[in-house]
Amino acid sequence: MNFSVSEENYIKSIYHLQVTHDRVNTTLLADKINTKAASVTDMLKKLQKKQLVDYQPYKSFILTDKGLKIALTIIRKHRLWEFFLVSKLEFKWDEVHEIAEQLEHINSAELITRLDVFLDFPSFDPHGDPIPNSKGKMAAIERINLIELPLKRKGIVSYIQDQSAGMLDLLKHHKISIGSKLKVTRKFDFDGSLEIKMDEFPAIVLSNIVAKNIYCVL
Amino acid sequence: MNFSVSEENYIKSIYHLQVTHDRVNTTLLADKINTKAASVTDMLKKLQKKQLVDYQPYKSFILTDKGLKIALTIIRKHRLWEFFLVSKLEFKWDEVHEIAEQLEHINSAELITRLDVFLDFPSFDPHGDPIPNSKGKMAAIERINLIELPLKRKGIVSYIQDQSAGMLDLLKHHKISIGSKLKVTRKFDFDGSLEIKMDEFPAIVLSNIVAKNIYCVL
DNA sequence: AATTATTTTTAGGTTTGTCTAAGTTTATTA
DNA sequence: TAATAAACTTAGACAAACCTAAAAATAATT
Repeated sequence: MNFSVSEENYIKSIYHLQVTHDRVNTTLLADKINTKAASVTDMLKKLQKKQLVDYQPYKSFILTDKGLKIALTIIRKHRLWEFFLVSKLEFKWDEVHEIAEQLEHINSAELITRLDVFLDFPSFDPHGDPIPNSKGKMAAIERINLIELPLKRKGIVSYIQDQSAGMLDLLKHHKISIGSKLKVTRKFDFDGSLEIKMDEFPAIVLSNIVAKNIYCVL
Repeated sequence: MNFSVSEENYIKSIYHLQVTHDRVNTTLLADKINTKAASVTDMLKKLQKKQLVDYQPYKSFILTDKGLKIALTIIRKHRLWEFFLVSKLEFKWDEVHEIAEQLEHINSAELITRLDVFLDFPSFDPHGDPIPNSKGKMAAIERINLIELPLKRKGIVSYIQDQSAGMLDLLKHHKISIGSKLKVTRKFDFDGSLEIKMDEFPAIVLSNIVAKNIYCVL
């Protein structure tokens, strides 16, 4: 079965919502994909008919197993392409999302199989998100919030939760990016801010809200 | 300006027709893209309004300079992606067209610039067609029909005109592909067939119609 | 030149995916 | 629990891209 770009975007968005929220409803999805509730209803009926989503009018909804499988292949494509763009074409990790949004809809299983081989079966994309394998399985990862990183313990930045322009700008200014090695040198209880130290750079202070959006692996 | 996939396919097809035919008309184009004359008319009006095509009802039509420029960027994308698929992902040259048909519509100038660098600025795609550079210029190439290749002169297969399944099947059987080195060992006037010899293979005879579809560089 | 055939356009309809406005259903709160 | 608010669906419209059938224009033939 083949799906339109619209259908694929809905499926993908439902997936992203249902793993972060415990109930996905019409307005939530409408907001996520910048459309109107009425359009969501239209599409839900269509996806329901194709048995991709469990949906009853006025109730929250969820992907079926079939829908889930498709969501994971789309996410696999998106993240493999992101890895390609960064590792081969030398894009920065925060420049690739838009392009990958287009590439994820290219329809060819063989292409993705070969791309995976070419990239040597990467497990994580440049944002630190796990790449589903050809069966839809993703590597688990122990990520710890910067707030919880013990003092003086070295961590490697592996994920940024809030990827808004403002946050990325701030990180850029501090020369923090995915892969940065750092340790927390002080914690200020008063406002929850942290002082961190990266090799070759002077120590800097991050506000609590910024620190909360940074995740590390040990 | 951005164009829909449909618009781009029309522009590209008009280009391919106008370089091989001296007048492009509605039915010719309709045949080429497997649609109906009425649909072509609809699209011509649309492209006319956007000043991409010179068109008057009941007359043949042609791309404007603006339309030509766009055609060349699409063809550039198509051929660069084909080169990528063959040189990096190890597809065969006759397996990449469909995928490139999709990839050519990915919209990102930066992506193509970087892809070009990554591939080291290739001049020809795996089918032997020249890749337009970022300004739309293509390398000229002296290609000689196999029929005209002098006896015992070594040629390198660089282009197959008829890329139908039947032709490709025949070439595969004879182990002939783009890049094959061969020489003509005999010409039979009676039916125009040729005997050719490739290193490590016994001599084979190609019918006139097959030979006419094979082009070589010296 | 008149007729016939071909090509092209117009008219009107379909599908996909979107929208606004209005009506229903569900949830909240006084 | 009755009234109000929020969420959701339905109804009806619109644009893009396609279609078929019929009309109009052009080309080919007798």
